[in-house]
Amino acid sequence: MITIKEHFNKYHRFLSKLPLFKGILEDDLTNFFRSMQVKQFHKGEMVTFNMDEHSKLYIVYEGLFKLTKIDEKGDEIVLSILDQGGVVSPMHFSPYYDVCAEFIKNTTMFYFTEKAVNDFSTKNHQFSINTIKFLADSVQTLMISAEVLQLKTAKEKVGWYLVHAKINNTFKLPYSKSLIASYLGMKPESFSRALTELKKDGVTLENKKIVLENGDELCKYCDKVSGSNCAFFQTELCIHD
Amino acid sequence: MITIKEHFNKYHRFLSKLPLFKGILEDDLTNFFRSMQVKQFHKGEMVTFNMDEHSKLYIVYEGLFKLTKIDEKGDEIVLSILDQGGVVSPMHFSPYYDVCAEFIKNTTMFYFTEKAVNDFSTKNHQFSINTIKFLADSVQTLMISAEVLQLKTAKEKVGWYLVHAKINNTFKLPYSKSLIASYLGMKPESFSRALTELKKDGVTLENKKIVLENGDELCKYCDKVSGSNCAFFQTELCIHD
DNA sequence: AACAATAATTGATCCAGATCAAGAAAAGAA
DNA sequence: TTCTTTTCTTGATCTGGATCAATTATTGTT
Repeated sequence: MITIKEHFNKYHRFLSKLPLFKGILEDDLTNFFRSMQVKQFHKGEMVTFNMDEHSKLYIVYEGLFKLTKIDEKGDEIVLSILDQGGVVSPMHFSPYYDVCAEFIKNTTMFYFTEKAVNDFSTKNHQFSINTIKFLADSVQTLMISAEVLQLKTAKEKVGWYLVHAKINNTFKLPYSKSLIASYLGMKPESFSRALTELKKDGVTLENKKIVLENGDELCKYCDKVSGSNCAFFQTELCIHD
Repeated sequence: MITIKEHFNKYHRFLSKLPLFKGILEDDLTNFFRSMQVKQFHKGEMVTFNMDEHSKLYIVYEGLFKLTKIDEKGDEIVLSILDQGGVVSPMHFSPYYDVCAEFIKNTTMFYFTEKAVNDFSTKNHQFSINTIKFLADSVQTLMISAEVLQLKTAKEKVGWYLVHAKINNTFKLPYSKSLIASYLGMKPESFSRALTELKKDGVTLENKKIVLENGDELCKYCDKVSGSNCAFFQTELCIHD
């Protein structure tokens, strides 16, 4: 039997490793984490993050879901895919803005109320800095997404995603193909066809593992920001100068 | 002859009215504004906001330009259109991320160095709050853009932009049609054709002024966030409940 | 007022990716 | 294992907006 305290310690260790809480004193964190609440969501569930009820800051402890916008026709765009460590902060949005969370796996989230977050921010400047960093990263990610979604062809989109996965997830596709396709703003059929195109260039998927003939086949799809995490960044093997 | 001091006072008055500096004591602002620097850009100029030189916070005093990303093929996406009061903060981005600023009019910008901004943020919590608000608004705007650009048809995009202009700019198109077209991710030809479609529904443009037959022709294109600034928001005349 | 230069419109054609449909493969469940 | 359900692939067809090309408006300049 695991006690509540043991649970709390486990959660605490998990949270304190997140970028949002980096560089903050143990004691300050412990205090803030006391206000933490837990919520479970089930696979298949769809929740609207509107302001009335969700003016909070959410952190994913485990699970998987996508943040989407759905229009009248039923078409959807995927704003982001969130799993362990992911952060959503509806508290920062307009009271009239809402997004839809579609849960792909059973998901456990921690949340803090707007008041608790703002109070902590007032008392702890490092937390304000981390919040600014988190939001700035979101801005940058959204700008890069806009670029990828609007400017790239189907093949380039998939190539871009694969090189991403190669660099950050060690050659493994983290999600199902259809989920990635929807994230890239394309249909599963087009994703599949793009993969056959890439196969001709020496890029194969073997059970979600990316297999390359020479090793540099995906480099041309790499953007500099995610590229900066690559082992070969700015060496003679890298396309980025 | 206008003295430097008079200039500074004029600039100071302008800056202190911006949301970014709301709720901050006069004295604190005066002190921070001392570190302000001014830079002019010319119509037609193109500048890459890369980190090496532009790790700063920029504020538009007057002029007009667009922030874009351009790919190898020469295709571009417009990330945002900036005029008086607009803020760009390359200092918050990754050192490997760069955007291109294309100046449409001669433009005067103020800027603060990353260090000055961070120091001010440390000393003044309200400025941190305002920075968080600014970035959160950027996130939300980008999410709404993503939705509009990916989900809407050409006609809907133009309708959405017009209803925007109707609510915020009192029935006036703020920029040229081609600029708006590129912001909406479409070609001027498609923009023009979308306008002819809208004309059939009673929406006419007379020298950049939006003229409506009944008055509610654009309501169906309205999103709730910009809709909340409409005079009829949540009355029986509004589609939003 | 006359003349660029730039912006906007209109028509004809094209194409990448969506849609529709059917089957194959993989993942879960019993 | 077998059966069911979901995911993925492949082929045929369709379509909205892009592209190309030619005028026509508008704006700014001398």
